[in-house]
Amino acid sequence: MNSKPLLDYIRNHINLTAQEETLLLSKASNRKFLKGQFVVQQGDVCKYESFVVSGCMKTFYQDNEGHEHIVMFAVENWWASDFDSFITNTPATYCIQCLENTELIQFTYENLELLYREVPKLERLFRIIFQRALAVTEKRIINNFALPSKDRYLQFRAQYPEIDQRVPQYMIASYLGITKEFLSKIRSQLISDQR
Amino acid sequence: MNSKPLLDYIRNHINLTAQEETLLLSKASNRKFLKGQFVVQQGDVCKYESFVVSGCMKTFYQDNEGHEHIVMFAVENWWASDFDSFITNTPATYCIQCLENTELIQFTYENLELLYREVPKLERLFRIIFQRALAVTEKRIINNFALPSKDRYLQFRAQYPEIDQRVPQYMIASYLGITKEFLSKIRSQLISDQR
DNA sequence: CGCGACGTTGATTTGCCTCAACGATTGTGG
DNA sequence: CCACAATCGTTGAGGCAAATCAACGTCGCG
Repeated sequence: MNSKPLLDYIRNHINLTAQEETLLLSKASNRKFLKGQFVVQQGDVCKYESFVVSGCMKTFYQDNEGHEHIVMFAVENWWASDFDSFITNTPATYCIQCLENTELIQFTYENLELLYREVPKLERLFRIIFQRALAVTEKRIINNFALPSKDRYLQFRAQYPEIDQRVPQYMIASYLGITKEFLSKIRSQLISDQR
Repeated sequence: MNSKPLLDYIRNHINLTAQEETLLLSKASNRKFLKGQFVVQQGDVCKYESFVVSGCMKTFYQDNEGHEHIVMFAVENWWASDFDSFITNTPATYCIQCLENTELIQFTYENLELLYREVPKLERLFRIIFQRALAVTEKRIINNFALPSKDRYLQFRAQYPEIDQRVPQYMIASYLGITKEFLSKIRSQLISDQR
């Protein structure tokens, strides 16, 4: 298992002893997925909190008309899970699917709770992660209301240039809450603006 | 200071010893605000994480055209803060304003960090709070994309009936991301549907 | 080569916004 | 105790951003 990315990531936030790191890794499992495979299926219980070692995934909701709504992308050093399903052990409302071949390090609920008990600093790590994610997500709601689609797209590109390169346009449109056709029109307008 | 609501709230999530509860309260401060007063002003640093003992507040963003976009309401037993400002000690992007006379229990960053160190269980408490809030906020984004305004309003009313009663309609419209005029039209349509 | 996945472009429609005018209710000072 | 101003909600006319639908272009790949 290539655990270096995870340990580096954690070291950016908290300091673990060698024993604690060993314990952490002993409670983690490693899994590789091919492009297109599902890590979580809508309706199943989400059994893991997953750290992306390499690759890229999307978390999305499929509505009654079968339309996909992308909640988030997860690339290297991001966490992904249907948290609600994960905590409450209920069927997931989201799907998580790999957009590339992807390697994950995963934690079950039981192992994570055990780790929280043994290494309270991890509670801190995730407190910080969730706190930040909440701030970002709240801002996204406000931007969706306050900014026109064009501006949101520009902001997305500025904030996540790698993701803009890596994933198909129609998925970015979905993340922004607009149709692929409209994003295409925005882009062609941006090109003509440039002149 | 009426600390019972806070202690009850905390007891629902974790168990503190009497000493820990005493320490917690010794690091908290109590403040009362009148209807209309600002707890946080856009541009100032948000110095506190606030627990609502009684009353009601709104957190909102004011855009360049001066329009308000409501991020959340906070009634009894809710937390409110501009978390990003609070953690990073930078100017707040949101305002928090009282919609009624409101009593708060507040924690500064320094005191909260001290408490986290002394009582790691609190780290757990907030980890859980943020994790849940994140799940709710993500779902709100998806609903904004997937549901028409009418359905979002119905869902809001079902989820937060007390808030629907307590705050003016135009603020609910703002929370839902629509204009007050349009919400009014939705409501009159709902009444005629009923027949 | 031909098929599937992705992107583009145009015509039409629609959900919601803007603006403007008009109640209804509340509260407050003369 | 009334007058009058805020504050909040309603209604209607007109407009626009973005959706829908449909057709077509392009590239990579089995």
